[in-house]
Amino acid sequence: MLSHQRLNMTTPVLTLPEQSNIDSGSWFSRLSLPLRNAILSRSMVRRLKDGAMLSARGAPADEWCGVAKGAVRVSSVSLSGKQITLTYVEPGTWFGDISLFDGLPRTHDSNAHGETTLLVVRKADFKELLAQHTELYEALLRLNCRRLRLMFDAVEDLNTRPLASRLAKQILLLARSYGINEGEEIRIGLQLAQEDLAQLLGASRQRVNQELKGFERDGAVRIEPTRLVVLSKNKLLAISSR
Amino acid sequence: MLSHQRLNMTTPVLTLPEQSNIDSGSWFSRLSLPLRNAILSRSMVRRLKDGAMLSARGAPADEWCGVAKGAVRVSSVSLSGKQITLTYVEPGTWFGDISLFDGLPRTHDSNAHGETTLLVVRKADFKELLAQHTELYEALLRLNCRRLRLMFDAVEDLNTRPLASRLAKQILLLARSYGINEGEEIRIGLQLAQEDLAQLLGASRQRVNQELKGFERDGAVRIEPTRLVVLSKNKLLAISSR
DNA sequence: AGTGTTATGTCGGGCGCGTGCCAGTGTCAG
DNA sequence: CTGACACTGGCACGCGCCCGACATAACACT
Repeated sequence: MLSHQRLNMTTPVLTLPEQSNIDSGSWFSRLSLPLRNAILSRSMVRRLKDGAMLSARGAPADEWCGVAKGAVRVSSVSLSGKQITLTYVEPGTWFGDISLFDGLPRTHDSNAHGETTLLVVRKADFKELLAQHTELYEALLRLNCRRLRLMFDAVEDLNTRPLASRLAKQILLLARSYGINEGEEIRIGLQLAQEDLAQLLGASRQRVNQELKGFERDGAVRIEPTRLVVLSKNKLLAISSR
Repeated sequence: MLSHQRLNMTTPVLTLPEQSNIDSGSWFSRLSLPLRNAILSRSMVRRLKDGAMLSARGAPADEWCGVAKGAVRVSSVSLSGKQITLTYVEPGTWFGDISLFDGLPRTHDSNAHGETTLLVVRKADFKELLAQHTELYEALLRLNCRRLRLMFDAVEDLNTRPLASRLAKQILLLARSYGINEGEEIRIGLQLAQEDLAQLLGASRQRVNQELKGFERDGAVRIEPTRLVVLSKNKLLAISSR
């Protein structure tokens, strides 16, 4: 085990842009310097190919991860076989702590989406970090409060909003997290087929396509294969609040 | 502050069954004795009439509450005016800590459901408890992990399960939380009209009624005004897993 | 060029669920 | 007793969304 860990310590380090993604994460960057260093010193780098499975729902959990590059799709398949995606974890954000903390099995499947690189902290190290840094408790609590608020929102939206509204809102979120400015336009820097979008919304691909075409007619977005370009945030905002 | 606190100490205390509800809560009962006492010594008793509003979504938060008797309905109204209920907080469980902790506004409206009595801890005291008991951080983290898992489940169910399945599952949950054994039967000890059930599921009252009648024909439940009696957990289980 | 793969675009049928409406029943106050 | 009220029961209609099927375009591999 130790040799394994030492091996990891000597894994190739993060590239500069990867390091910058980690450092500027909205949660991570608010930690104290000592804690940040403690986390980094216990984490190893792992690089994954597109689609590589990280862990499966129901599996025991042994790792806490931060995304340095790429994205991680967090999803699950229902008994009926339908795939639904909870979220795409963007660079700079950490995940996997829930199972690690409460000791219960993983809640979701997780896969690399595109070439992605992770910082990985093993369970024992995670526990030690907690033991040595009370600050981490507070920070994780804060993180979970955010997640809970997001989930509250998601449930309410599912219960009350029509698909068009939820889709517009989701696109705005994606633009915020992955948006790349190109003049007036904002390209979503995450390759998502309409099928992927549908799973993120719990809807069918056909329906999503139909709404997207509607948005395009309104001049709110432009559709390119596996890409989406936001033309007007305001129009999307208007749609999302209906 | 101190005088205020002293005042609270002299508020009429909990009745014996109320005290027992608090003591046997699955979360609270796992805390260390010193922490439990610290919480109790800083909490005041508040008794509410049926329907009394505790706080509204968007309002600043100043209190952490534990239910000693009755129940608290946690709900929200969408822009379209539709009411949806997140949950009924049962005796022995604590809520309201999210807003208290992250300083953001309340996520939901909360109302007393039936005559209910609460233990209330004010924000300043809550913060002091946190500062003095690292254990509380860990406990709250554990609590939020549970909530998150519940929310994950709720989202997945909303996305994949038909109404009948979700309704059966919800009834089983209610039976677990509020069930009163009466021979073979289990009466749900929480007065819920079908309208209330519908809001809990994000469905219409008529649909819920329709499914309930179906359950009754199957011999899974018996319907009484504002009450529900579970006749066969197994039949409900079977329905819920479809 | 030929073929398979992946993604988008569209149509028609059908079901689940919401909405509006009205009727029946039990309960409580006056 | 009587009316008001809250809750349940049931029906007709329509919309939103799913599903299956098929067509087309872009691209990769050989």
